[in-house]
Amino acid sequence: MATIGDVARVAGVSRSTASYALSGKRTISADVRRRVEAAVRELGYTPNAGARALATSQTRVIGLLAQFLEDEFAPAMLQYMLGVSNTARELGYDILLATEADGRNALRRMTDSRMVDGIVLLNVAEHDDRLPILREAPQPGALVGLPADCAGVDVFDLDFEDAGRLMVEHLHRLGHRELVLVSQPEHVVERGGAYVWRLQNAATEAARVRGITLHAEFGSAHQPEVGHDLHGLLDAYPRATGLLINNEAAAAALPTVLHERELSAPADLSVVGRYSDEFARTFSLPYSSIESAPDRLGRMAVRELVRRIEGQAGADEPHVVRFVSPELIDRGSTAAPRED
Amino acid sequence: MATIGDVARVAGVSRSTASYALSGKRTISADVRRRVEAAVRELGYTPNAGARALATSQTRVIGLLAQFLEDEFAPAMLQYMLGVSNTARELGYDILLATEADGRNALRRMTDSRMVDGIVLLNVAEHDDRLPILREAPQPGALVGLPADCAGVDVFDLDFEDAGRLMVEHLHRLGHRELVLVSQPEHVVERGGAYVWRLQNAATEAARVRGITLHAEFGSAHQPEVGHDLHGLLDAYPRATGLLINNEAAAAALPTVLHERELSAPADLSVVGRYSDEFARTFSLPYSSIESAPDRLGRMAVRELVRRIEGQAGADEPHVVRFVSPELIDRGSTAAPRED
DNA sequence: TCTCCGTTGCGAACCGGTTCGACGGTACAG
DNA sequence: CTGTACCGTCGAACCGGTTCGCAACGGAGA
Repeated sequence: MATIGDVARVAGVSRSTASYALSGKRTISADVRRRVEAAVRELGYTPNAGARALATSQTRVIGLLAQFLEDEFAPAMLQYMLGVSNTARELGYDILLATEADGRNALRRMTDSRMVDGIVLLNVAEHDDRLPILREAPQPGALVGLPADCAGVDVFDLDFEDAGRLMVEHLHRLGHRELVLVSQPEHVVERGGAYVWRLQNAATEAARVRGITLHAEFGSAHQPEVGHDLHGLLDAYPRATGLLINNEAAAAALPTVLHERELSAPADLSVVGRYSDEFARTFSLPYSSIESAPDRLGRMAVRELVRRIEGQAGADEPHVVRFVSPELIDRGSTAAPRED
Repeated sequence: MATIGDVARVAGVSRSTASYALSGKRTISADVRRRVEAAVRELGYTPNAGARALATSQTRVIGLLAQFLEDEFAPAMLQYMLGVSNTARELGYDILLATEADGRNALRRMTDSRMVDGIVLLNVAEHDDRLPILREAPQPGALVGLPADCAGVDVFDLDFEDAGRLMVEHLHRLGHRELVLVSQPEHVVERGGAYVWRLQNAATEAARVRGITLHAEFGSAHQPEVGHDLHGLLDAYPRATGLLINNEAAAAALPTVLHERELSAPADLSVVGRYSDEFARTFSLPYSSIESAPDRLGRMAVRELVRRIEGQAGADEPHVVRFVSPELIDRGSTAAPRED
C-alpha cells in the first residue's frame, strides 16, 4: 500500500511538500503540484485513516447509537438511521454504528478511544442513562428525542405537544365530540419515552378546553396483541367517532382491524395517525397523519453536530433545542362524523 | 486525555513496559502489573484507536455495506444489518456503516484508507459491481447473497433452490395441482437479484416433475401496487389453490387482500411465504413460511470474516460458499385444497 | 566463585500522516 | 546596490501506540 513517502519519492519532493501539495495549506508551485498529483494517481495513493486521525485528532466519523428495544417498532427506527447516515455522508463523514443493548458501554468505547468526532443518540429517553456519559465526553453530541435535561448537547425532536393539539383540533373542527387516542405501550412511558405523554397530555388538555371527550389509552407494540387492543378499544368506546394513533404498530395493524369490523375511514370512523410519509408508503396506510419527519430530524441533528465539530459554532456557542412543527398530511381519512 | 505515557509515568515505568503489562505479550512482574493497572484506573486511560490502528494495522472495525434500493423492502434489510452488527460486537468489532447508493465508492473509501479490517456486503447481486473492488482490497470480505463468481470471498446465502422445491413439494403433497408464485419485481431480477429466479426456476422445475401447474409471476415491492398485483393474479388464476410468496411486500399486503376478497387461508387458499420469523411477528403474518434466517446469515458471515481477519483461517485457506437449508415454519396456512 | 540462562525492564525505532520553523531564491522598493 | 518581503521547499518533531533488541539482575548449577 502506497504511503505519502512513496508519493513524495516518485514526485521527487519531501514528504511535507507532498502533504502540502495535497492539502493546499501552503502555496505550492504548479509544477510540483502536478508531479505530486501524478504520483498519487500512479500509485493509487489514499491516506491512511488511522495515521491521519492520530496526527489531526479528527476521524471524520460520527458515532450513531441506535437501540432496538423489544417494545418498540423496529422499522420506524430504521428511518432515523438512514436520515443520519445519508446526511453524514453528504457532509463527508462516515458512520460508526452501535446497536447493542448497552448503549452506555458503546458510547464510552467510541468516545474514550477517540474513534469518532461526534455522537448522535437516537430514541432518547427522558432520563437517558447515556447522557451523563455523553456530557463528560470530549466530543459534541446531538440527540433525536427530548430528555429532561438538555445541558451540553444539541436536541432535536418533533413538537409532540403541538402534534397532540393539532390532532384534536382537526377532529374537533370537523364536528367530532368523542375521540380515542392509542399511544405506545405504557411500558415505553415507564422507561422514559416522554414523547408518549407529551402528545397525550397536550391532546387531553386540548380536548378539555374544547369540552370534548378523549379516551387516552395504551396499545401494544407488537402483533397480534395490538390488533386485539384496537378491537378492545373500539368495543369499549362505541360512540367514539375519531381515532388518534400515536403508535406505529397500531397504525400498521389498523387496516386489518377495520376490515374485520367492516368499518371504513372516514365513512364510519375518522382516523389520524402520527408516522412518517415513508412509513405510510411502505405499509400502504391510507390515514391522514402527523408527519414525524425522521429523515429531517436525523438530518438536522447531523448538520448541527458537524457544525460544532468543525468549530463553525464557537466552542461556547449555546446549545440548541429545536422542535419540528408537526404537519398534518391529509390522506382523506377524516370527515364530519356520521349522524346517527 | 490520558496516554500510555501518562500511565507509565504514574506507574513509574517506561512506556514499553506499560504496554507489555497491559497486553500481556511479555512476562511482567506482579508488582509492576499492579502499579500499571492502578495507574490505568486512576487516569481513566483508554488506548487511542487511531494510534493503535497505525501501530498494529488492525482497526477492529468491520465495514458493512447495505443498500436501500427503491425497489426493495427496507424493513427486511434491517434484520440482516442487526445480525451483522450484533455478532460483530460479540466478537469485539465495531461496525462502520455505509448506506449510500454508490457502494463502490464507499467500499473503496473504507478499504483504501484502512478504516476496516474486513467487509460484509449485503444484498449481493449476481454480477455485483462492488465485487471486483472487494477482490482487489487487502481486507477479506464476506457476502450475504450469492454472486455468479465467488472467487476470493466467503459467501453465505439461503438455499433458494431448495426453498422453491420445498414450497412446491409441500403443497403438492397436500393435493394442490395449480399454484401461483409471486416473486419480487422483475426489475430486481434485471438488476441481478439472482435469488428471485433461483427460487423461481427450482419451483418451476419441481412443478414440472410432478406434473402440476405453476404460474410464476412478479409483484411490485411497494404498496399499494403490490395489492393490486395480488388481486390481479387471483383474478387471473381462479382455479389456483396455492399461493407461494417470495416477496416481502406482497406477504405484508396479503392479509388485506384476502380480506377484501373474503377469502381466508387455508380454507379457501393455501399460502406459503418466504420471510423471517421476526418479519412474521412484526407484521403479524399468519402464513406458513420458509425461514429466510437473516440474523443467522449475518452471524455466519461475520463469524467467518473474523476468523479470516484473525488469521485462524490460514491466508490461503480456501474460501467457503455456504447455503442455509430452508426450513418450513408451519403457521397453519396450508391444507388440502377445497373440493368443489 | 564463575558461568550461564531466564526474567524483567528500558530505549529506540516504527507505523503514516501533519505542521512548525527555517532557509534559499527571487522580485521589488528605496 | 542593498534591504526586505514573500514564495516554495525541506527537515524535524509530533500524534500515541507497539515491538524489537539489549542489558541488568538474580538464581542455579558446575
